[in-house]
Amino acid sequence: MNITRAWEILKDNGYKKTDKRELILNMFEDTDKYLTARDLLTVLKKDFPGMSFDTIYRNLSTFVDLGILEETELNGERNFRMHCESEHHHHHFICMECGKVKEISVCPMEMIQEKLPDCAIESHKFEIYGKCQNCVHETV
Amino acid sequence: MNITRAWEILKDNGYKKTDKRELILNMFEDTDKYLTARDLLTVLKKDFPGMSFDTIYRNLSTFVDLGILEETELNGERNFRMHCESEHHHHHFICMECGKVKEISVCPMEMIQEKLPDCAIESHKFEIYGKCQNCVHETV
DNA sequence: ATTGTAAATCGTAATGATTATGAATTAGAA
DNA sequence: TTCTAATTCATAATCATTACGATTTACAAT
Repeated sequence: MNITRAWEILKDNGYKKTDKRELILNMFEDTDKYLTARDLLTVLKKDFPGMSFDTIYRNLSTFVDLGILEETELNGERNFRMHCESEHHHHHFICMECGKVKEISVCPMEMIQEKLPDCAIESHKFEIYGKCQNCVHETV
Repeated sequence: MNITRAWEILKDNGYKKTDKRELILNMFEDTDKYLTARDLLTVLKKDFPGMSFDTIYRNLSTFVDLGILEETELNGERNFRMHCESEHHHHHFICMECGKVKEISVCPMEMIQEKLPDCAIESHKFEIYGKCQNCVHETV
């Protein structure tokens, strides 16, 4: 997902273009990591001291609802990142050191459905945590 | 994991036998669902009005540390259940209706490691959510 | 059985993330 | 330029979790 597409979606759904939304979206464009509301607040407060909790949280939820961002829960906190472009279903490897994310195309769900013949599977979470190439070589 | 084994582990690690711990463990013995701290508190407060937050949370953490309970995060809350007996690695299907849990022996991690040759995989979360046999037939 | 002491509990307060509210401001259309 | 709904600001409320000091309790040693 790129910024241009994000604004299209917002406009199509009747959302206005504001400088706060622009700041938030820019932070996600610049990185492929998951960010928390606190991450955003800490950075954006420097340039925009008036930035409030409400603005961050409300917009993050809006962006997720519109499919601009995707979220996952890590250590009890909501984490956000740009929604992946890939049209095919996939999962993520998340580096716990630097926060970078890699797409993994393997998904075990076909195998799983036949193991649970009478269950209605509604969703699943499959995430792998560890250290990426760069971080695994660092001397901590 | 049964209660007897749980007490053994506690004793071996120098923890005392208290009526509060007994109440908590009994609640887990009676069910195969994940329970939150609030679930425990709500039930136990009836018979034991003095039961405090601290007691519940501290003991839950102790039990997890000792491998008596296992936990996962659902909807931003810590959920606990008896640690599975199964000695082999497995994952869970969790019914979002009644909370029951099924073991799933399939694990896709062997496939995954070769897709991430230079990464140090430290852990993974693979959970499937939906409705179990019983709940899928209920008219909501 | 009694006592001593570390562990556990109680009652409550603090913390941290998230959500909600009401007044003031602003984007964008008329 | 003006109007109005959307957005933001500032702050408070909520919810889960963790922490603290005083009191109580389990249990081992006497």
